[in-house]
Amino acid sequence: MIIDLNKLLERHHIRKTECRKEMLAYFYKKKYAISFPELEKAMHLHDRTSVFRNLVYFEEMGFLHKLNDSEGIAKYALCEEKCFGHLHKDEHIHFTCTNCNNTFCLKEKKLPEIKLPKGFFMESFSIVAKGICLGCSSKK
Amino acid sequence: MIIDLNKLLERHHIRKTECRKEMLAYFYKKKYAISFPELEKAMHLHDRTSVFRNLVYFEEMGFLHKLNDSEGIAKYALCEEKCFGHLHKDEHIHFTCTNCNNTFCLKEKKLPEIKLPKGFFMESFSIVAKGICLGCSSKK
DNA sequence: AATTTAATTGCAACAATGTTGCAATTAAAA
DNA sequence: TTTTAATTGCAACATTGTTGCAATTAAATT
Repeated sequence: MIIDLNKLLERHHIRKTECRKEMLAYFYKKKYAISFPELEKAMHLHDRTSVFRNLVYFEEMGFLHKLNDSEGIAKYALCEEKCFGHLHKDEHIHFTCTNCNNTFCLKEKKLPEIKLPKGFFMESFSIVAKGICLGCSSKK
Repeated sequence: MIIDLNKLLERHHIRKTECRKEMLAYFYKKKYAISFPELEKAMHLHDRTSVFRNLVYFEEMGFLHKLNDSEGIAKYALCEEKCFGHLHKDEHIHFTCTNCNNTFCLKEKKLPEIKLPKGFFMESFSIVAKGICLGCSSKK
């Protein structure tokens, strides 16, 4: 799958800076959710402040969603098509692999129904599982 | 419900220091999960390092379990009876209230069954919901 | 009750993560 | 090419989490 990052930025009227293009390219290349420290190291040519601000900006624009992996580490992952603006529709389980330490969005499965006790009113919820991922379990 | 903290510490052969007694008393008083910053401020007579080390220690001893609230903030909550050592059996939903910002353990409800795609093997999972809690919804 | 000893504390120092203000730079509109 | 508004990089800082170590203290031992 080849995605034209220039088009993506243009469509949303976002300035195509080197920093942003590099960041998005990194997200499209990796198949897992990226932590700030990892991205910071990968974007060595750019200041960590700019990288961080763009993460937040991309999240607001609906390109990325923020999540916490099973260890509570904040990570960002590419959103699904149906997300726009801050109206995220990333309704899937996140899965952290205890072997490779990567966190994946499991879009294949529907979320279960969650029931709360009387008096509690739910706006949203998240599920983070941990264990061994497909990549690690298929390696001998 | 009155819990004899001295007995609790004795039973586990843990030294009854002022710091630890204050910390546990705070946990028994509050009905929600406590963040490190909150506890640090409440334990103003003791050094933050000691408070933090005891949090980790209590977690290892099976008194407290660590969780991340819906905003990813690390919090600690009292464990259920059946937890001992690091073999935590806190199988319940956590709920963060967007009004009072507190996080509760919802022990009343069973956890749903979680299904993963082929190739993913689950060791554990957590569910964090957010919305309005019982306390806030019952106030007009 | 005094002594011993091993656990615990407080302090200092630090690492990692997240955030702000602002002047200089740059993308893209005019 | 010029203008201008967004973006960047820098410095500085706040918060959260962590380590080493000497001083202190709980409780076991005499």
